[in-house]
Amino acid sequence: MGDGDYRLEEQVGFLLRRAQQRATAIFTARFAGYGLTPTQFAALAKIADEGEVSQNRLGRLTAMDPATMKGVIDRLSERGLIAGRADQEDRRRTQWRLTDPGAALLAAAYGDGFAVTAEILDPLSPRERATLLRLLAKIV
Amino acid sequence: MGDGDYRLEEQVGFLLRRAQQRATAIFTARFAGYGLTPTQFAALAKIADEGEVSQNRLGRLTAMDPATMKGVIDRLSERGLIAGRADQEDRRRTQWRLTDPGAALLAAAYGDGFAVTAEILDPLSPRERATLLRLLAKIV
DNA sequence: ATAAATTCGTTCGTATACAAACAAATTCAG
DNA sequence: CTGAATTTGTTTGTATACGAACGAATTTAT
Repeated sequence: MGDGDYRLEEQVGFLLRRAQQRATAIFTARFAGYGLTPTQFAALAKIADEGEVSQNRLGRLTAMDPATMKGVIDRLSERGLIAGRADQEDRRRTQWRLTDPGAALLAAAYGDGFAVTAEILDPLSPRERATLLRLLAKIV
Repeated sequence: MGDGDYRLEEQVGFLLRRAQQRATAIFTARFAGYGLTPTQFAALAKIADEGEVSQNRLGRLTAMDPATMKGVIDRLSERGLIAGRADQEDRRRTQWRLTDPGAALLAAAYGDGFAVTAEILDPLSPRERATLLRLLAKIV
């Protein structure tokens, strides 16, 4: 295969990487006051959805592998936003839930979560936004 | 803002993160034999395009900040795939170029770069592929 | 010409991201 | 029922990713 043909800027992997960089930058700016990263916010939101959830299951729900999940859980736990309890039925598991401060922080932050999505999609028309979500869901 | 409304799976940021995870996994599998990461391959490809390029400029071309670029350059340099020389006109700069082994490795790898792109886009029709690239380029 | 601003590259710290190897607990299969 | 396979969570190591602060070199503005 020749060399002059490969245009980095047109490779979908490169575009995905850049798009995610912009998405993260927008999130970081909007969430600076909360001190939450995108993955931490995702974890909080999913714990809220589930009520109580084990670490590995939370990882599957938020697309984090166990090693990554551990770090995220540790930091949220150290900040007192979540709390864990040993599972009686399966002694390997820890079940995690939001603390009251965690629930309060999440409730305050949801609106900014929507704002982040809106800002990322701002360059697109409503129709294009729906198309992008549909195509991304297809290649995931 | 209520809580039941926020569906993580539909947020573009989350979809972008998952799409990039899949893209990286496909790249990693295909490039295992080369021992190159996506960013390392991007850096090699751009150095090849430019002939000779400074570290910060390469970072701009490949969407890496200076701190990230340093690590990538160091690893490629330690492997002998690139070589740097001090710039005479601007003594802050180092100009980087491919070594012969670097150029050979890159030449061998280009085809797999195309294959990675094809595999990432495999779930889409040709028309959808073009649309996705267009929309991603818009939100970058 | 010189002070101010910018650029280049480095370093430190924090946070994903994941491969690989592991122990402990649980589930599955014959 | 019991050995094999799987699951849960941990640890280590490597590689982005980027904010922040920094010194040195260069460019800009006055």
